[in-house]
Amino acid sequence: MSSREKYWLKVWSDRRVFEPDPIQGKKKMFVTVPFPYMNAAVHVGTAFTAARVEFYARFRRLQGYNVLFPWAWHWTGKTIVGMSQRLKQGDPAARRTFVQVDGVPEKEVEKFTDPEYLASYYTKASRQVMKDSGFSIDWRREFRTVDPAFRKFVEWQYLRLREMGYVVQGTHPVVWCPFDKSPTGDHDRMEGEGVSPEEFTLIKFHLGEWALVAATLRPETIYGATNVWVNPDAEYSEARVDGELWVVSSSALTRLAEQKHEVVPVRSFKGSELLGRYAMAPLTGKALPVLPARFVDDSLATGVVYSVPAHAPYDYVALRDIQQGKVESGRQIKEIADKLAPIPILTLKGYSQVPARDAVEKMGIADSADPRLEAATSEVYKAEFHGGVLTQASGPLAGLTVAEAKPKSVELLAKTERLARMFVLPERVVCRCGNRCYVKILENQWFLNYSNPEWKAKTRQVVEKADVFPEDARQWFYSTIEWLNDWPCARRSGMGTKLPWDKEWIVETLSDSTIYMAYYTLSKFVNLEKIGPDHLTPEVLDYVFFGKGNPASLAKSVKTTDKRLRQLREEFMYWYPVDLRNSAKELIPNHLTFFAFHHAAFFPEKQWPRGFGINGMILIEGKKMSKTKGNFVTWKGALEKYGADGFRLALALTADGMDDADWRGRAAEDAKGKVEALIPFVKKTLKSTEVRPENELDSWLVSTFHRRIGTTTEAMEELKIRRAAATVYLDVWNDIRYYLHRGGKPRRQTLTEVFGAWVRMMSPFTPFVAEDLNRELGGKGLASQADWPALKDFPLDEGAELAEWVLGRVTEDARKVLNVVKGPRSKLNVYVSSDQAKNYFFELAAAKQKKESVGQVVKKYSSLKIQPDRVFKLFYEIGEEALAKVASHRGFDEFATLSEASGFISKELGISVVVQKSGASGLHDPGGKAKDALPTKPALYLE
RNA sequence: GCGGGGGUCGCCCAGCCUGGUCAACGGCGCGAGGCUUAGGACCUCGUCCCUUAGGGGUUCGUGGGUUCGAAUCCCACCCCCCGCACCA
Repeated sequence: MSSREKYWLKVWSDRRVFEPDPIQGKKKMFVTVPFPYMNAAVHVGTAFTAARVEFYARFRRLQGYNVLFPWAWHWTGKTIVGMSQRLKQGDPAARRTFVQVDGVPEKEVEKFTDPEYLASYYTKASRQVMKDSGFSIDWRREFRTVDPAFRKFVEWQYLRLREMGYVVQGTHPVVWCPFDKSPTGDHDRMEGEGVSPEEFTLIKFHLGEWALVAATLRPETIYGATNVWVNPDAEYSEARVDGELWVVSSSALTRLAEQKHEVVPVRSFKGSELLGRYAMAPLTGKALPVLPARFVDDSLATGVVYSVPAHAPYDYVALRDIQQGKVESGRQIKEIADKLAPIPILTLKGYSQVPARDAVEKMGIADSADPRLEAATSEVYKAEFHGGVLTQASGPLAGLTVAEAKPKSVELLAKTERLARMFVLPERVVCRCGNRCYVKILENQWFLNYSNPEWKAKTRQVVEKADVFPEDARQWFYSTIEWLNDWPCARRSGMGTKLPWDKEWIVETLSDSTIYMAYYTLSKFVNLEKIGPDHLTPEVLDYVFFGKGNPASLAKSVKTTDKRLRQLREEFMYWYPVDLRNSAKELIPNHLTFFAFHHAAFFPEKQWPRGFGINGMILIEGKKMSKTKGNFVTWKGALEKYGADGFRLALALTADGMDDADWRGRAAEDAKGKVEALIPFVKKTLKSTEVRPENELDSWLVSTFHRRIGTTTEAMEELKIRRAAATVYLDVWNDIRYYLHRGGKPRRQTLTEVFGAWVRMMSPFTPFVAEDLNRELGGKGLASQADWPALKDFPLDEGAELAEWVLGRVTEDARKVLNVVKGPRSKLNVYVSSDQAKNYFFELAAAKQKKESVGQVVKKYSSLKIQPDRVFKLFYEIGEEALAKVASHRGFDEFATLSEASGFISKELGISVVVQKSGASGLHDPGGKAKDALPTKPALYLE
C-alpha cells in the first residue's frame, strides 16, 4: 500500500468520518450488502457487489445524508466445518485451494483444522483488505454470526416467528448422508448433482410365507411381468419389516429403516440362492421364476425388480442374454428362461407389440452391458407414457392410457395389501465426505412457512413499495415469492444458533440472516460494551425493535439502565428501515426474497426496505470465475496490483444493471493509469491558465459541466454506477480536453471551479486521489465530506453550447468535403447565412410550428432562390429539439462565432479558412455557393 | 420443463421504457499523423460499402406486422446466459 493511501486512511479513521451516530433531524441513509461467508478469501465478485454500495454510500454522504454502511461476517453453516474436516482428512485439493488460490501461508493452513480458526483467519484478512480499499464502513458495528449477542438476536427472532405461526414442523424425505448425519444438498455432493428422491412402488411377490419385494416406477405393467430379477452376486436378506416377512437386498434394510419402517433382520444370503424359485405376483396370480440379472443394483431401492420384457429394454435384453446362453446360469435356469416370452400389454402407435424389442433392434444393442440401453429405456418409456393404451392383457386396466393406468394399478394393488412405497434416489449420490447417500424420512423438521398465502401477499407488498434497481429485476422477485415453498430453516450440524425451543437444531445460514440489518443498530453498543448478551432477553429485544414493554422495568430486570434501553430503541428507530440492500442477482431467489419475507413478518410498513440493488455476476476475462479453472482473482490480489483507487475505478466502470461484470486486466490497467494521470493533468493544466474575463468557450465548459453533474447525479440515484463513473472519468475529462484543445489560454477561475467540483464527483469512486487533489486545489476539509456539486453553481448557457455545436457541424461538413473532393485545396471559404436567409429560416420554422401555410413566407423571400424543401430537410436533419433551441436563440451570431473559430478550424483541417457573410458586399465567392448558406449550415467552398 | 435476463457496426458495450437529430455513444483492437533519441504514455484523425462538394446504399439474432418513418412498438421463431431449493 502506498504511503498516501495509508495517510488518508488514517485521516478518515482519526476523524471518525465513517462512524455515524443518529443525528435527530438529519436525513439518514442506511445501506447494506449481504455479509460474506468466511470460508475463503473475498474476491473481485464480493468487491464488485460491495463497491456499488460503497460508491453509493459516499455519494449520499456528499449529498448531505447521515450515511450508515456497516459490515459483518457470516460464519453460520456447515461449509466452514466441512472444509476444515476435509483438511483434517488430508484432502490435498482442500489444502491446494487455501494455499494457491487464497494465498494462505502453509503455517496458517495447518491450523485450519480448527474451523473457528479458519473463519477467523479469513475474517481478519478480509477486514484488512476492505479497510485498505478505503471502504467507508462503520467498523464499530462489525460482528460475526456466532457472537453470543447475535445468537440472542437470532433466538429472539425465531421465538417470535414461531409465535406468529411462521415456523412449522414437517416430515419430508431428504437425501441423507449417514456420515454427516445431515441432508446432503446439491453443492455438497461429489456425485449425483440434481438428483432428488423419487417415490417407487413396492410390490410383494409371494415366496412361500415370505414376500420378495420388487420396486418399480411402472406398476401398471404388472400384467406384463414374466419373471423377477435379482442380482446373483449381491447379498440379500430375510427380515421382518413392520411385522411382515420380506426378502430384499441386505443394503435395502438400512434404507427401509430410515424410511420409518421397523426392520428386524433374520438372515442374509447370496442372491443366487433365490434363482429358479417361483414367486407369485399379485393381481395376476401368476407364479414367476426368479432369474439372475447383473444390471440389478442391490443398493438401489429393494434390489429386486420384476421383468416386463415386452416394454422394458433392460428386461428384454437380460432375458435374451440368458436364452442365448450369454449368462452362466446353469442349465435349469436357461430352460426356465427359454419358456418365457414377452407379454405385450399395450398398443403403441409406430411400434410393434413388443416396443422394447423394436428399440433394442433399432439401436443394435448386443447385450446387457450396452450403455445405450439407458437411451432405449427412456425412448420406450416416453413413447408409452404419452401414447400407450393398455389392452385386454391387462385385465381391469384395459382401455386406459398409461397415465391413467398408473394410479389405477396402485389402487388395485393396495386392495391386495401387497403394495408398499419407498423413496429412492434414481441415481448414485455421493456426499463430499465420500459416503453414499440415501433417502431418509426426516421427522419433525422445522420449516419457515413461505407457502403461507397471507405471508406471500404481504411480502409482495414489500417489494411493490420498494425501489428495485434495475427495474428488470422486480419481476424476478414476484415470481420467486409465488414459487417459494416451505423452507427447512434448521439443521443438525454446523455453526450457528440453536433453536431456543429445540436445541437439537441449529438455525440454517439463509434463515439466520434475514433481519440482521436491524442488529447493526445494536452491535455498536455491544462492541463498545455498553450492553452484553445477558441483557438481550427476548423482552428487551421486543422493546428495542417493537417498542413493546416498559423500558424502566425491563432495565431493572436485566440490570441495565432505562436510559440505555431507550438509546438502543432510538438508534434502531433512527436508522431503520434499510434504504438500500444490494447483492448479486443469484441471491434474488433466496436471500433477498427471504429478507423481504421476514421484514414483512416483523416490521410495520414504514420499516420495510426501501430499495433493492441487483448486480450481475463477475466474469474474469469473459469466463466464469472458478477456483479450479485457475482464473480466480482475489480482492487482495487485485487491490495490490492496481491500487485502491485503480481497483475501485475499474470496478465502477465494469457493468451496470443485471449484466454480468467482466473483469479484464487490461481495463483495470487502464483505470489505474487514469487515476495516476489525474494529478499531473490537473497540475499541468492549472499552470497554463491565465486570469481573464469569461468568454463563450468558458461558458460552454461550465454549461457542459452542468449537464455532466445532472447525468451523474441521476445515474447515482438509480445505482447506475458505471454510467455515473463513465460520465465523471471519461466524459468530463474529454470535455476539459476539448476545452483545452479548442484554443486560447484556459481561464483560471473557470478551471479552478470545474476542477473543484470534479474532484468532489470523483470522491465516491476514487477517494484517495480525490483527497490529494482536493488538497492540491486548496479545498477546505475533506473530499469525503464535501458537498456534492450543485447545478446552480454551473449555469447553463445554451448560446455557448449552440456555438460549439455549429462549429462542430461546420468542421464535420468540411471534413466530408475534403474527403470526397480531390484536386487543389488550399483554402476553405465558409459562408454564413445572410440576415435575410436567417429570417426566412426562422419564419418557415415558426410557420411549420404553427402548422400554417408556408406559401406566404416562401413568396416573401423568393429573391433568395432557396427552395423551401431544402430548409425543411435541414429542420429534419437537426431535429425538433435542436431546432427549438436554435429558434430560441435568434440573436446567436454565427458569423462572429465562426470568425473567431476560423483559426481553430484551420488548425483542425490543415487548410486556411476564410469566413464571410453571404450578402455582404465585395464577397469572394468563386463557386457561387454563398447563396446556399442557411443558419447552422454555412455554405462551404474549397479552393 | 418452470422462472429471470439477453442477442447492436472485429471485440466489449450504450441506445430500446418516452419511434424520427442513429451508420448508431464510449472503450479496446487496428491504421495514419503529432509529440518523443527510441519505445511507452499522451494528443488528433480514420476504422460497414460506394462516392471528385457536405451525397447514396446496406446494417442493430430471424421472419412477419403496425407506422409517412423502427435498433426502438406488436406477434412468431431461433440461439445464449443465470436460478430451480434443505445450501452459500
